[in-house]
Amino acid sequence: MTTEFAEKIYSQLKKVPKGKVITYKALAQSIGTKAYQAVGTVMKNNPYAPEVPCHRVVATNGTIGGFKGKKSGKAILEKIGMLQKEGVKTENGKIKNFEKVVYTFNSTCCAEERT
DNA sequence: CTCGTGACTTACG
DNA sequence: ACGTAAGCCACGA
Repeated sequence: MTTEFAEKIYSQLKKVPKGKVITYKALAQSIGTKAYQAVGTVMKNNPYAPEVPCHRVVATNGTIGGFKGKKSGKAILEKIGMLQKEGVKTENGKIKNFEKVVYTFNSTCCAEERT
């Protein structure tokens, strides 16, 4: 079971196409909340693991955020690896071409996904 | 219900 | 640029 709040996040996050990322800020705002931190909190639950690629979510400044080898869990590190596989390259725990891979619900949708 | 923590962000020093 | 402080909301005990 999940909370409505979480479901909103998951719903939006699932909209993010492959090879792209989204910031907690944009994600939080998209669901109509200012609790950026709460976003990350529900991410931990992530009951929709493959459907909700939490690793695809990054900090507002383009950094990976807490995914790094801090203490959150090495499992997250694995996600980062696969994130790069999808096309989102990273450098020193930060997104490369962040502006190119960043995704927003207000901008063009799946620009690269559509042929 | 109250307290504590958090995968966050913004601002000030 | 880095560190500390305050604000925000949700979840766990």
